[in-house]
Amino acid sequence: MIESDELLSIRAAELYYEEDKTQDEIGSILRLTRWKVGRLLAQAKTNGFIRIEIVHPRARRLPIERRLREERGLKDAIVVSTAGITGEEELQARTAQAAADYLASIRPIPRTLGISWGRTLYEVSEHLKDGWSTGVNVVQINGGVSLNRRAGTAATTAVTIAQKAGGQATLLPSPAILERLETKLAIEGDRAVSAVLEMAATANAYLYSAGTADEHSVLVDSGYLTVDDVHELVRKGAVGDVVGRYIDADGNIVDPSLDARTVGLSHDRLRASDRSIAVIAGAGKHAVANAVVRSGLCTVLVTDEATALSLLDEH
Amino acid sequence: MIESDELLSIRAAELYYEEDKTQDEIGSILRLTRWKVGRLLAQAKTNGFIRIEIVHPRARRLPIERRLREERGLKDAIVVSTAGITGEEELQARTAQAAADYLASIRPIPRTLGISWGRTLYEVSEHLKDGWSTGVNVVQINGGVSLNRRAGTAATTAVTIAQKAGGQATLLPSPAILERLETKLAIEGDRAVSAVLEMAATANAYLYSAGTADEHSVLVDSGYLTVDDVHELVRKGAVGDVVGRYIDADGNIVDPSLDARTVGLSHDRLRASDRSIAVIAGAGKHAVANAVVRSGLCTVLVTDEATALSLLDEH
DNA sequence: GGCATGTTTGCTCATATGAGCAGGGATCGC
DNA sequence: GCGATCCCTGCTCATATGAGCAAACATGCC
Repeated sequence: MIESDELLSIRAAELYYEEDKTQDEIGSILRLTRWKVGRLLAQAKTNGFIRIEIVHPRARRLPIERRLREERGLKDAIVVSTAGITGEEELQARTAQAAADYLASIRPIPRTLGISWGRTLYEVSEHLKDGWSTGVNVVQINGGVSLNRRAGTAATTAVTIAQKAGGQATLLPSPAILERLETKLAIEGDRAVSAVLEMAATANAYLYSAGTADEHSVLVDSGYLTVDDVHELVRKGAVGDVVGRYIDADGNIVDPSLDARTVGLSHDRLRASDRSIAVIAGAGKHAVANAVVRSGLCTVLVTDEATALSLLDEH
Repeated sequence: MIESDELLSIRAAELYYEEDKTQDEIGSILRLTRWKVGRLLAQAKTNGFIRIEIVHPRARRLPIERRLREERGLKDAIVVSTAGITGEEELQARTAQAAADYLASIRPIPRTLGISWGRTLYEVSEHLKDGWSTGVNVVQINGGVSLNRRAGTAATTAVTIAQKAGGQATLLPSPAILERLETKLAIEGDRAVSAVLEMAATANAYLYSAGTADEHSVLVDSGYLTVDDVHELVRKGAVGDVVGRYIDADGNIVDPSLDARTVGLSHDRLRASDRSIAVIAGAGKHAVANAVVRSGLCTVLVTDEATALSLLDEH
């Protein structure tokens, strides 16, 4: 009966889902009462034989989002579906789109939005549609100009987001990491920088991504760190960086002296915000994502299905 | 509107299929009437955004079966799902299982069943359950003993099928292909052989598979043909063999002189039967399957989803 | 601008489906 | 062998859903 019921439930499911028969019709085909058919169908669902997928670039995974909220204590979670995905690129695009959608939907509308920079943020800015909001000012929360190869995109990101919302962009005119602590303190003391940092500290919401701790990190690409520096950080437990600061699996700063030379919003300030949105997607970022969530760096996470599932596993 | 409706339909689908909300509830969440929600859901289905799969080794694809019946004129078609499949092996197992199920279900129960031999048929015999029928006699419809490495399984197949149905197995005591036509005619003249062939010709139903025309063909493995022989057959248009006889894409005998030396039921006799069941699955067998169906060699086809779809494409 | 056409909307009504319950039957322990 | 228990079955009833339709709306054409 255990066996035959399972088989029957599959036959019923075929007729119900593929042939669009009513449970009554199925009943007469399989010589069962329609209640029995209903139960077989319910059983097939319970046993996981029926897989329903929403195949669309904008599709999300609500049940996973809910679990992230409940089990990982997030205020909100956006999980994009990976159904029908073709490559890492598309995954990034979907996630960026979802982040843009989310950003446009938050109420109350933040007057000031603090953002980091990087490929992810740039993509988010591109996916925002013109007029996504009204009068949102954007401020950079970590340094990065000049030394950085991607200086252009860092500035463009902030300007694009602000422009599309009809607001102003404020850039942080400072390198991400200084070689000497004194220089860092000096630059922080400069009015042009301190004013921006102050503005960043009082932003209503934050939007940022995280980087991996490996040779492909943006901070290596940008020339702030050498590959050896990163290896050393990894040895000390680094899993990735958030707004230029490297953290370990528990979210703690890995190298305090390096951190002291890093210009930008502190993680404590980020943790104090009730609207800090992290956008982290991709197979390589599971570890950072976990650290970010575990240590409460973000209240909202925008990510992909695979990363989300890993977060629920780790837990 | 085109855009936003599509997005809305995805949001509605998420709530409906993943969160088990009622259309009414979704209406109040998305600020729509429940009728609008119903329409969005219908739209999402029509657009193919909702993919429902039945994931189970015994799952079949009824809509494809129907199309095979309608578009390719089959009396019946059994198409096993490839959802969640891990390898060629599992595909063969599923198809064999389906063939066994079908065999057990046909009414009226055939008094005599003619079968071929080979890996596929062997697997079908293994998947049949004891007592699958009552008093079905089994007769081999093509030669193959002695020369054949798998002689054992050929006999075992017939005996197993018969035994499990409480019937008798009759083996065809002849090689598949003779080197000289005279020998073939002589052996056919022998009472022990002709009696079996006669029985085969009057069977109520047939169950057979088909082989590919390449170096891995069973007839090569068995030593009846050399690799060069097969290459030559392919050059002449062979796509595969059915009960030891090679056919081209239209189902015609490729090499009449070879065919004349082949012992077993003729294709014409097979075509005359109203219950000839072909079991053909696997990526390599799309071409033979098409030839078999096109030329009316079978009235019933048991196959896998991918092969079935190729049959519908070719058409 | 005004009319005709086609599309979308909100509805009524018929139907399909799921929850919950009482009775019947199998199963288990003693 | 007998009773108690559990599970399964078939039901009633409430709810969810889809078909079909008329009104409202947009659209294009003169």
